[in-house]
Amino acid sequence: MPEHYSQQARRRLAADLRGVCMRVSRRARFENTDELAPHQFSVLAQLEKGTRRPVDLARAESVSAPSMSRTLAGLTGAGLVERQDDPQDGRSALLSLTPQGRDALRRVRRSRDAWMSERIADLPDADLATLDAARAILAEVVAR
Amino acid sequence: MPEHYSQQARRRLAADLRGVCMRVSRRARFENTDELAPHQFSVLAQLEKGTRRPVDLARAESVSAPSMSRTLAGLTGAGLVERQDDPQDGRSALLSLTPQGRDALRRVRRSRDAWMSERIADLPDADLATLDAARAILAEVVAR
DNA sequence: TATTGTTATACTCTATAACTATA
DNA sequence: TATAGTTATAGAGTATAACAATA
Repeated sequence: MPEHYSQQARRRLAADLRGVCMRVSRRARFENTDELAPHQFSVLAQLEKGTRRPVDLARAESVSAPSMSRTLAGLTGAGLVERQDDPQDGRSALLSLTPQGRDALRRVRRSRDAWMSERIADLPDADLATLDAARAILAEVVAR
Repeated sequence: MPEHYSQQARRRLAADLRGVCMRVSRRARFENTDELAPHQFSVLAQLEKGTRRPVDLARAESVSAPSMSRTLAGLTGAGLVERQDDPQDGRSALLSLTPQGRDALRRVRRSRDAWMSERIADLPDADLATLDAARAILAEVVAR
């Protein structure tokens, strides 16, 4: 590990770090693919933060309003999401997670976490400390 | 950072680490989405390793033979992939990257890397060293 | 007049089934 | 008989355009 990172070394580190994160992500995402489709998982994760309107969800997920409309129809039909009238705006609606929706989210996450846990199970404490520190740095960096 | 990681601490670390990797991946993937669709990018990345038959690509990408057939038709039509007869097997074909295919891969990667570079640009050398060490550990861990 | 949401329609990626050609 | 690949067809997710209802 160099003591000082040149511009070029930073670029190489960025590329390698991105690559390994994407490989981790790809592998983890392959766990429990039957439970929820990716776009469904994303919407449920948004609703976990609190009640949202369809237009909010469409913007947060970068999809069109009609696409979100269909996705929400599927999720409410499956009993994972609940729909209420918006008391503030007669055109709109408020979506929220049902207990089944929460359970589905939890099951998918548990599968992905189990995969990651197995990966790091045999690492020495020193490596875990390094990963722990990196996790904190990355969390800051991605939050920007 | 704890000196010893309990079973529970390992599970929590695994979950948090997975989460941050998936966030990094998600953000990086959003760069340059117009250049190549995800399934196209994946196939080009496979072909970067060398010439492949359609059946090999379908297996590697976990898609059906007809799906790969369509994807390859699109890529050859766009001039990103080249098709040759397989001298070993008259039923099959050999696909390889064209220079344009290589360029497309490079452009997408460059966009993603640029995003990551910007994220870590202002970090002190100590943080970069931590990320560097974590990158090496994760690369080992994912390769298994 | 702008915003929210849905319906109508079409395009793409995915799949399975059926078919041709070769091993 | 099994394998490689394509074509036919259908289902799901996405989009834009057009529409209804409300702000």
